[in-house]
Amino acid sequence: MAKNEKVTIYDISKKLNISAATVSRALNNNPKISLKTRELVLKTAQELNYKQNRLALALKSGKTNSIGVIVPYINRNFFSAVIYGIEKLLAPHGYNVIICQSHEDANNEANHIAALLNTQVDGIFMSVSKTTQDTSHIEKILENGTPLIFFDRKKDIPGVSSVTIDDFRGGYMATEHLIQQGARRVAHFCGDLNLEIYRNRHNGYLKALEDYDIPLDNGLIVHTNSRIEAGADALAKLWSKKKRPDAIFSSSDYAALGAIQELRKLEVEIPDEVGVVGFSNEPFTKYMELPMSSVDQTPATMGELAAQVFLEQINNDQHVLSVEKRDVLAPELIVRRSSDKKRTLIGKHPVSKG
Amino acid sequence: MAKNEKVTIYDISKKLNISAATVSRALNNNPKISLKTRELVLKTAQELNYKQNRLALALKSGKTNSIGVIVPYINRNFFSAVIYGIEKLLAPHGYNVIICQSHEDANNEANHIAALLNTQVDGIFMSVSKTTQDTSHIEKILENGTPLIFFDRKKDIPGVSSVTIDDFRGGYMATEHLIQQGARRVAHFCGDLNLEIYRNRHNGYLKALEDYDIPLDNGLIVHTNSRIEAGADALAKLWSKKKRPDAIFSSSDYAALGAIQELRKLEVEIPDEVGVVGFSNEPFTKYMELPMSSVDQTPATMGELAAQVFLEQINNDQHVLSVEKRDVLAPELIVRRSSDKKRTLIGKHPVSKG
DNA sequence: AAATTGTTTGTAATCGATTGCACCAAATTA
DNA sequence: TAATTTGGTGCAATCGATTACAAACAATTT
Repeated sequence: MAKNEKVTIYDISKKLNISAATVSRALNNNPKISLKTRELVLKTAQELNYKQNRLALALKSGKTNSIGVIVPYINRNFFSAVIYGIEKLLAPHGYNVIICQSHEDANNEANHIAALLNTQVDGIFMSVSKTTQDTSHIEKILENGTPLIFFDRKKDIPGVSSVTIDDFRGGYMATEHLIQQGARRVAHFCGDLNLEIYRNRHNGYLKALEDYDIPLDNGLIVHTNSRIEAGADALAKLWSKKKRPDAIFSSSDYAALGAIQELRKLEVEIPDEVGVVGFSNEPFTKYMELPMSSVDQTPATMGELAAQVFLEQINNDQHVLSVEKRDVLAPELIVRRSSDKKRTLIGKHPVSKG
Repeated sequence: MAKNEKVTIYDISKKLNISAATVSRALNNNPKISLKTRELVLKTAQELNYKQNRLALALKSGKTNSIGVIVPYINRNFFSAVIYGIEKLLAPHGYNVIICQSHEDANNEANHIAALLNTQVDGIFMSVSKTTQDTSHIEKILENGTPLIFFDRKKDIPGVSSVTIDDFRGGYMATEHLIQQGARRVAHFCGDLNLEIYRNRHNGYLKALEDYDIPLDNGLIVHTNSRIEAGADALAKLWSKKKRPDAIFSSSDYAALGAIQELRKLEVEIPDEVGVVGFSNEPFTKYMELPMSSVDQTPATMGELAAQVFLEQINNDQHVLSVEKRDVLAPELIVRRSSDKKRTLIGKHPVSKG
């Protein structure tokens, strides 16, 4: 019970007058050990409160039983939910999860990767930062022979598995919903096109307009980041034009929130005059006084799936990392008051949850 | 460059025809090594792309250069901000941060502690879960000789350092502010009294009433957890009584949000009829259409301070853990529209930020 | 030139667990 | 009874880095 009284297999072996090798084998259920010895060892191990030293094991085996997760921020509900999914699946397998935040900075990302590789994690899960252009720091993971799994925000690197949602479909559903609500001039808050997810949402938006024979007005597409202020600015820009929108599909919940705040200042009726749909289904969208429609990315599922992909990958022939998998989940459109005119007008309206 | 081509000090020693000991000393700037040898080793190490194996080092030294942080949830802004503070200070010292979520469950907490001790982290930072009564699992950390630092939510265990805010003062300031805004019937949403932080906020509330000669009405104190629904329920309960409150000090931002939503449904004017102040200054409180007053806990500072305490502790005589420190930070009252009647009435009004 | 000091390097043990190989005793077969 | 198989253990190397101690060599003093 005293401090630092670390019990090793040698302590057990001395007490029982057998070799440490035998103790090790007994503890690992090696079949070549007699039942009596095994039981004796197990009993003694319990008595002495033996705990396997993971460092020694790690040094010997090269496996640390810990994995790294790199996300832009941990306090975005989306990312924390993914992390939860990963933890949930991996904890029962004895993995420790090391979480790193890039703060959307490619340099931080590179530093974290270096630290994780140095720690010799057994795998890395990541959602790349917005500022990441060059991917050489990411490729170091592969050069190191460490399994890598992208989730949500990925880069196209051959041999790397990824779990994402169908952002194209998400963008399409959101836009279609607004059109079905009667909108004819749907604006789009477009995220950084450097990231695939925003490109796909944007393309979904374009396709929906096309399918519903709505002419594209490039003036309705505003490039923003996902901050509240950016959304407010974007709305101001749209409002300063002669031809204003009658709906907004924002690729970010935060930007959508900024727009809603601005619209209310301008005393514009939501959703009657302008319908709004965000993306991510952050909890606040539900709790707003005017609850916001959004596209849910099923982050917990994404995390669990990513963890599964990892487990499959390391259970395969150790070094055949070429088992590239690309899971694409279906997004869910959650319709709330910011875009639902059912009380006021219009016939057919789709999904309604949350 | 190829996979798994791990370079060790032996590779360097072979290439230079010197012993591994010399290489090790050269790399560690041991003064007993000649300049030429040192430079040669350093140069060769670079050429071969040598990376120190942290596992071997950890096994030898018993230090893993990683620390564990246990929080109830990572997606509460307060906790993620503390974590950021810890990371910021510790990363330059080469520490990896392993983050665990207890989900307010004492069992999870115990499991995470066991896992962290097994990983042989160099220290543990924790904010205890609401359901934690028995502290025997926490004391295991001390028995293990591992430094432990509480932040925000602590248990009174001798020899354990802690960094908290002055919750009493926070509760006092919030209540005083409401009184100065003209309130005479201040309700209190009281958190789980099992936790010191909620007891202190509660006591601060009581003291402010006393100091301002406002009679205590126990009917105005409602016990809630920190969920939105709980706040809504609490308000409904208060509203069903004959004597309703004219202000609410909630020990949780989430419960305060629930109350505000309910008040708006009832078409009660905020802050004119009922002023509301929350606690934590979660970001949403600022972005609400009716921005909420709250008490800021300066979480980033808290994290940095906790990290500093840790560094001091391990730099002291290794095993004198008795350097117990108790840092108490000052909370900040952030006044926003949910409680600020300055437009409408009343004279003196205090701090106003955010 | 011999003795002394000081600088630089090597040898080998250590941290704790795992595992290929060798070995011995008991059980089986010839 | 001798030869062979089998089950159960021990020996010793290994993972990579650190470090007391010893040894070798150079520089200095007498």
